[in-house]
Amino acid sequence: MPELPEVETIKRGLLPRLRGKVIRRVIIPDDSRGSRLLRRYPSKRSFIRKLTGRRIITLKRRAKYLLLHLDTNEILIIHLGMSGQLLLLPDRSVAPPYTRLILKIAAAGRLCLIDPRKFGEVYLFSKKEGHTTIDPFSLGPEPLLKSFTPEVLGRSLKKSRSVIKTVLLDQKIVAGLGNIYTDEALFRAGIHPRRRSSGLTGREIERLFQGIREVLREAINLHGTTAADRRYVDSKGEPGRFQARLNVYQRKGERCPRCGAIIETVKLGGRTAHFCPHCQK
DNA sequence: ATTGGGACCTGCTCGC
DNA sequence: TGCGAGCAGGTCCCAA
Repeated sequence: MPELPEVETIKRGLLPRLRGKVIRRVIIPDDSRGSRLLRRYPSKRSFIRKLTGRRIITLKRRAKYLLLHLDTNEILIIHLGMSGQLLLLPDRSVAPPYTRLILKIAAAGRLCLIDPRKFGEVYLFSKKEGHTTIDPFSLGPEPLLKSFTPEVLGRSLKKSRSVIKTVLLDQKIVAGLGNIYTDEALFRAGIHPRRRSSGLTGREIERLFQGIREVLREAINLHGTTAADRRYVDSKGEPGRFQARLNVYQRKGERCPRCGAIIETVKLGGRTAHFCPHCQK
C-alpha cells in the first residue's frame, strides 16, 4: 500500500503526538503461525524488552520505512508492506482486526499496526557510533533531497538492462517509489513503461526526474493516495486526496486527461503498469 | 552479477 | 447465490 507520500503523511501526523513520549507497553497479539512481523528480528522477547520504557526522541522516514528514534542507541523501524496501517487510537479503544502490534504510549494513546496481509515488518536497528543516518537496506537516493539529481538518476538508468517501469520500482535506483507513483511519473514524462531504461535520452531523463519530483511533492501535499479499496489511511484514519489527481493509475479503459486516448495496462516484472498509448512513447 | 519469476499472505471483485 | 480465478499500494529469495 504505502509508498513514500503515504509514509511521509503518517510520519507527519504522528511526529507531534509521539515526540518525547514514553512507550509503556508493547503487545504482539498471538498469531497462529507465529509473528511474521518480526521475521528478521531474532527474538520477540528481546524486542519487547528493548522497547518497553523507551522514550521516542523523534520520527523520521527513509524511503517507505518509518523510523522511530529511541532514547537508547536504537531505532524502531516499521515497514507497512502492502496492506499496513498505523493508527494512533485513544487509550481505551479496542484494537481493530488484524492488529499485529500495539504500542501503549503514555499521554498519547495506543499505536496500532494493522496488517491483514502480513507483508509488514518491524525491527530494531542499533545506531553505529558516529552514524547519524541509518541505512541497513542499501537503499538508493531519497528523491526529494538535493543529492538526487538528473545526473544521478541518469547514471543508474544507464547501468540497467531492464525496462524503465521495473527499474524505477527498484529501491536501489530511487528509494520510495511504488506502483502508483512510477506509473504517474512515467506519464508526466511521456515515457512508455516498456522502454529500456538504458535507452532513454538526456531530455527524457530530465523529464522523468521532474515527473518523479512533482508527483511525489503533490502527493505529499494531498496526504497520499487512497485507491479504490480505501485501504490507505493516515494515523488519524483519514484518507488521502491524491487519487483525484491520478492520470493513469487504476484508470484502465478511461480516457487520458491530456489527449483523450484510452488508458491501457501492461504486465511488467509481475506488476501492472498503466499508461496512455498516445502520450507515452 | 543481473534479472526474471515465484513466494509470502489475506480479502475482495468479477465472471460463470 | 455460490465458487473459483485473478487481482492488490512490496520485498525477498533463488535459479538461470
